[in-house]
Amino acid sequence: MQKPIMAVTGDDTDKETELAPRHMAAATGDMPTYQIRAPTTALPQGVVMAASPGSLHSPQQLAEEATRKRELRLMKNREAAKECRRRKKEYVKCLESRVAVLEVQNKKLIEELETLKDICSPKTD
DNA sequence: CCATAAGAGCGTCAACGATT
DNA sequence: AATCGTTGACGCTCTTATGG
Repeated sequence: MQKPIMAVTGDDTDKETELAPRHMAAATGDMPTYQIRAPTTALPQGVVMAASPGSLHSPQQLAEEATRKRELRLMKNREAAKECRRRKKEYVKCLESRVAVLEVQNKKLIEELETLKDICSPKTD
């Protein structure tokens, strides 16, 4: 199959949401899913719904219907893949910022511990 | 410059779980 | 059982960084 040549369109849109991967959750055990329902699944412009299957008869019509179904499915999957990748990037970003916060927190706790040790340790001279 | 390695994004396929 | 949405994997193109 010939792959279409496509233009790269750096169209990253940033939205802040809390998310975790659905399948990855199995690996990590305790993370919530990052799956979020898209509010609508509106079809892009130019997509026309087919006539009801009952009205198709000839092999020609059946072939056209099959082609149309395949193209529709490819188009939907294309959009789904984009959305999936967007969510995954968002999820990774969330994790990274959480790591940053926890590292700061950890550092503070270590410092506090050292301070308390100094206070509590018996003086030797 | 030019070659090329690395990284990012994309489209497609396949597999899976959920829904009808 | 059929259909649908989601996502990992793969192969591809394009961009960017880097060494000669």
